[in-house]
Amino acid sequence: MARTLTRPDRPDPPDTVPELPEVETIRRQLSPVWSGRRIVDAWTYGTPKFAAAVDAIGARVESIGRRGKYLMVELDDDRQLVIHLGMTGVLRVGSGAEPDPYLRASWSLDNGTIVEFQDVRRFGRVAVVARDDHSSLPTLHELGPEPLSDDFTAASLYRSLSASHRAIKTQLLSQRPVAGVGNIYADEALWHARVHPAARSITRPQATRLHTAIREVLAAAVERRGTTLRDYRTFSGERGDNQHALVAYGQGDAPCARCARALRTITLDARTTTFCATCQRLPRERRFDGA
DNA sequence: CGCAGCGCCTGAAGGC
DNA sequence: TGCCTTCAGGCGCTGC
Repeated sequence: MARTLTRPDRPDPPDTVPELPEVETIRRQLSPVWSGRRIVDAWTYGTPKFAAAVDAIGARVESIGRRGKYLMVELDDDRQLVIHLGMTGVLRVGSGAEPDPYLRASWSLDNGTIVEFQDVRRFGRVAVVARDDHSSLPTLHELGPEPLSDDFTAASLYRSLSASHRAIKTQLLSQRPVAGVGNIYADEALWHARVHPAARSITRPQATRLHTAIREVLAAAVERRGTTLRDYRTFSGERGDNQHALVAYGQGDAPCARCARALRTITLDARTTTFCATCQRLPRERRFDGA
């Protein structure tokens, strides 16, 4: 059965990992359900990564924010309930229907609503921390600027990327130059900016293009409520629409939308990476021969 | 200290 | 038919 895949000769795509647009879409829908409500009870599946869910019992939720891919549930006792969805995490209103073997945590609110956290592969995580004390969550602690805020500039991106000689895409996935970019939107932004994912240095014009591309790709994906390749659903259970806008991720061997030559898929630092070898050139002095 | 490498985890799919 | 292997991937941790 063909799902939303554009390549019928390939197997189903992997689980869609919630990146910034998906988490932001969930946040917008979750916020009116949870904000203002007191957490009167909670349940957790018995592993340390989700155990902190019960620490939020008794607190009232003031608002729900987001930093990168992290949901920040602001509690009225100067603490934050931090939720990371990992790869397969889903938040939803509990239906109380069939028992779900993949339920990892749930929170009961003072109006009877139950917020459930399902995560098949348990790559997600829950933490309750003192407000803005993220020392127990290294990636959040070191998280780069929000891409759609004024803190994220072409200059800041250039500076950050120039401080390391790791591959540009690897740096983007580290969450330090900018928050919230994962494998899908990294491939998309690099394609739009015509920057080679394995380049180990970047020019100012490239950084400026990449800065613009990251913002435009993410903003457009938020408008489309995220990318649903397979499993991702919004909080209200709908699919996103951004999968139809993808030009690089998952499009290996398809013609480049800019030059019509076949896109290439490589493995870069253990991440599937699709790009156009014609449009996305390496700097001449550091040509990657792949040998 | 930076970063490469690995482990976590499970469903899907291919090989035999 | 069914068992075994491989793959996907964000992030935390270890150790060089």
